[in-house]
Amino acid sequence: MNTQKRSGVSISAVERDTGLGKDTLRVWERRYGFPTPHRDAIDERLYPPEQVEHLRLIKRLMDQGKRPGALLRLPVAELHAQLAQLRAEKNQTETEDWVLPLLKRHDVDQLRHELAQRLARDGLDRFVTETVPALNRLIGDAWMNGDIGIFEEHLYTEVVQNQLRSLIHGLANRGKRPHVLLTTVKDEEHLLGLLMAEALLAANGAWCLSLGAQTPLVDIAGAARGTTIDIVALSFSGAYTWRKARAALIELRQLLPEHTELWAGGEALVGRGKTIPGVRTLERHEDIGPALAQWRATHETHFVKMDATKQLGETLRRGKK
Amino acid sequence: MNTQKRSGVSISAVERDTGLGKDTLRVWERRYGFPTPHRDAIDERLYPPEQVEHLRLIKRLMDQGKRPGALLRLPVAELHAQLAQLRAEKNQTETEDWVLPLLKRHDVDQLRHELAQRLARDGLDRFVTETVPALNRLIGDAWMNGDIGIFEEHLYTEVVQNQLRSLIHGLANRGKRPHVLLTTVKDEEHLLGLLMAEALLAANGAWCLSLGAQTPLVDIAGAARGTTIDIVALSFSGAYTWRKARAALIELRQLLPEHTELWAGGEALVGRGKTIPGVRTLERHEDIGPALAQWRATHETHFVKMDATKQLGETLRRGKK
DNA sequence: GTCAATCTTTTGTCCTAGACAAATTGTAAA
DNA sequence: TTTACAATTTGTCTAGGACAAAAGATTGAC
Repeated sequence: MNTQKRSGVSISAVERDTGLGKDTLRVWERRYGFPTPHRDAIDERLYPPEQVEHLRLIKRLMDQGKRPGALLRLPVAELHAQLAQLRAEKNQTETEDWVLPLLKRHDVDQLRHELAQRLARDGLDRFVTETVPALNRLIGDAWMNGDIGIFEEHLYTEVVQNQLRSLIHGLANRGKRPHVLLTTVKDEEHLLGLLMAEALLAANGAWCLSLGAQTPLVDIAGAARGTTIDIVALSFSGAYTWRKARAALIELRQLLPEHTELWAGGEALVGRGKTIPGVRTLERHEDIGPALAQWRATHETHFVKMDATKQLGETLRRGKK
Repeated sequence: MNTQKRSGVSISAVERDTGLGKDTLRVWERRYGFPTPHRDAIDERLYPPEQVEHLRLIKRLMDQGKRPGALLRLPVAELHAQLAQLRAEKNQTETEDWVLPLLKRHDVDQLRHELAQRLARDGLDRFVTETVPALNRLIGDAWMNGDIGIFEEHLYTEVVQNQLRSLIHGLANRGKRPHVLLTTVKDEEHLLGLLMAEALLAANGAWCLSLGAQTPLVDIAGAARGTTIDIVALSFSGAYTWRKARAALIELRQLLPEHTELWAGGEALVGRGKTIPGVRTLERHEDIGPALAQWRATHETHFVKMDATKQLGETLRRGKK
């Protein structure tokens, strides 16, 4: 009965957990000889946990720009070494080490308190552009190393999200321009990046409208069409591939009215030098402020020029909202 | 070259837009003869827009419980008729008809204002148990009816969720008992029900800890094990089937420590007379208050009497279910 | 030396058609 | 009415092969 009753997870579970497509997993197995899942009674792939972990490691490095062909021949130890080196290059001596003990102790109240304190001390801008990303990396690393479980990760996400939400709540810029529509596309359920963007936009005086996660493309376009939305902003986490993000952005760009700008940010987009026509890629959080300023500059002259013409009425109507 | 240069979208775009998997799309084509995408130069499927629309229609009816086999043989007109009929069956005279015009006008600020006003007028309890559910039904019907799009639905959800979150934020019951862990299981991404429950629990003096959506079962159990959690509360939306919910609850019950209670609520659970051993099913929001009171009563005596006889405590625990 | 154009390798996604289990529905017996 | 079993429906998995888009390497012009 238990002759090598090795357990494992299905290919769809691995796709969900690692962000690597089913096709990709199969083709890697064929080409590189890894992963090597065993099979269940009906010959379907069963990935042992350590291989899933291995795959996650590879994905992590790919997200940093490495290419799979080389990574797949390397042993786990070497992958860890590469990650360590990357971390060293970035030379981010993480000072936020207070968070892990609190998380492990499940001390939510204290966690909330500490976050609030840091927010008050550093100000919103620095909190969102530095503190939270630093914490995210810390948590990500800790999870990868097995220091914390999914429970602690959920917990952290929930607490930070709440902090950001209440922050945003106090920043409603009724009627101010530009009007920004925020959301994520299908299969992208990470809200944290979106909330961080929303906080920064709101802090810079934009009027934000968040649709939450996973709005279908046609509906985003429909929303932009019927409303006073100036900018559509999308967030892509590291779980999303650059290819997919690119495809979605190109398609959405075609669906959107020409006067609506399309901004995109998130881990999936950093590092590529490439630009997508008609899409503004914001690689770092710090870019949001300047981008907004630039939008305002462009559209101020636009408004001025229009003053002479009959479009003034429309401008006023839109501006009032 | 341009003999019928009909354009269309790729199979992955259709997957993203409709929520139907690639495999499913291909197997439908094979089995039922629909959809019938034409092919591009390299023989890949290109779906014309009207077929994508047709597919979305089918998906909508499937979400209402219809099965694909029948729907795929029906013409578009008939699908529309079915949607209309479903809407007619649900025909409830709702009094909250102020919300639809606001939504259609995308007047978010006014929507927020009206909600806040109703909350102040009716009080938290009535707001959560009556107003919000009534609005939910209204929105659901309007969506099925085609009166509003997914955009408006997201918008509504987002605004109400924000309202609830800021409400909960002001109700932190540090350290009070019971400690309730709230979350949803895998494949259940609707947060609204969870937030409504959290608001009511917090209003009744419970200390709540929300993990957001889709926590794996083992991690829920792990969380309950290492902490002071008294009750694990799960929410199942109407999109979830009763069978799946039941299976998940039974499995989770086995994973949880015996002294941790398991509560479950949501549309997926109402109407069935069935009970699940070891699980407290809360069919209506109004049940939350009494359930909490009962927990407190039991555990007060429990604490007192436990000193006398160990066995009594266990008897109480078991007898309650 | 720098930049652009071209060739080569890498890599992800799509293709076909068959198979099977999980979920649902239909039917018969208790 | 419920319970048990059989029939259907339905989604997801399998196999290699194929090809274009992206990335890396090489060449040529200035």
